[in-house]
Amino acid sequence: MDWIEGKEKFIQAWGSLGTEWGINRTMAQVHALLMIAPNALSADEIMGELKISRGNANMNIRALMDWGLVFKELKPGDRKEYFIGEKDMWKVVRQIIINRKKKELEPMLRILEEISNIKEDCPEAATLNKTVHDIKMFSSKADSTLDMLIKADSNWFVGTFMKMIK
Amino acid sequence: MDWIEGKEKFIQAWGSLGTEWGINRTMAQVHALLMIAPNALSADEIMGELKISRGNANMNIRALMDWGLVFKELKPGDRKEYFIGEKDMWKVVRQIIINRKKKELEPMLRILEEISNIKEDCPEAATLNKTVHDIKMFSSKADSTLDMLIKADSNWFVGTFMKMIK
DNA sequence: TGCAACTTTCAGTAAGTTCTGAAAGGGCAG
DNA sequence: CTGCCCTTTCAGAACTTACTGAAAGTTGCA
Repeated sequence: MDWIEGKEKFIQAWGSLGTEWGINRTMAQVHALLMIAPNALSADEIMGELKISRGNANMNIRALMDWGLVFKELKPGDRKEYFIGEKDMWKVVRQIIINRKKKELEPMLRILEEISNIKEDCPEAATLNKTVHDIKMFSSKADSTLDMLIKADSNWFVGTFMKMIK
Repeated sequence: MDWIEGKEKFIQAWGSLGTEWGINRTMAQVHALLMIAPNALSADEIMGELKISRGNANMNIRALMDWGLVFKELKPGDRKEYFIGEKDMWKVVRQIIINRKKKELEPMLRILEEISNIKEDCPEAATLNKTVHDIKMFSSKADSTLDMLIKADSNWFVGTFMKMIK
């Protein structure tokens, strides 16, 4: 396999993985392209590689910058903006965790908190209370586990986590 | 807050969480409803509660049974099928992990394997190789961590995992 | 075996999401 | 200040996904 074919497969794969995770296909593909590009690319280059419109490229690049996965790079004497992807996989994973946590776990915890003061005394209320309580337990554990991962550095992860598993 | 309002909020919340995770809204809502129902419900009851069509109810109930999160319950002398949700939150989490892992992580590992034998010698191939290698490392770690979680039981999780964190 | 009670399927429709392209915005060199 | 080059926005189009409801399928009782 030559690298062009590899690149295309990789972009495809990362795109479908994104879809499964509720991230839009194009955003994931732009991310894939920038991760494996040795140099910063311009909006036009990205549009060309992925065959997408200017508007689409722009929106997704900005979303990736919001996520902290892509950065602007300005070249002196060139008014174009270039974009470079975060290359450190640990940082990529961390940013993704941070963003998803904020978007999903935290709203969930807020709602569970609201629901958790039902004082009625019937089987329905009891089951609801128990379920809410259990989910709260799990999600706050997940929350702190993720906080820990976010703070940890890559070596810690590779070391401690692995030791625990085997 | 009375339990009817709580129930509705819970179903809503679980529904939107599902959406964020690439699970369709209705499937998540049926699941929510069955988790907090003290007794098994019939298809008609589910249709009524969630105001969805017979076909939609049927499809999503079966999807949940495939995921191992909902079970049929037959009542003697009644030809209707009743459905009961898994109530043990640890089992729910485990089933979700198993299903998502199968659907996402494993296909990804397969594709990475394919891409990882590019022998060219240029900066592009080098960056691609490094990225693929790093993702492979992360995802195989994630894979074994999840396997461990799947095998572990709830107490183990609560004990060991928590000790590790604090 | 016939029939009623229930479940499943699926074509067409609706809803939701993402993309395009043209127009507007912004800023810098001349 | 003007014109150019690039970026951003956004309304509508295209695409994708989910839902409905009616018809077909299944089951088991009389």
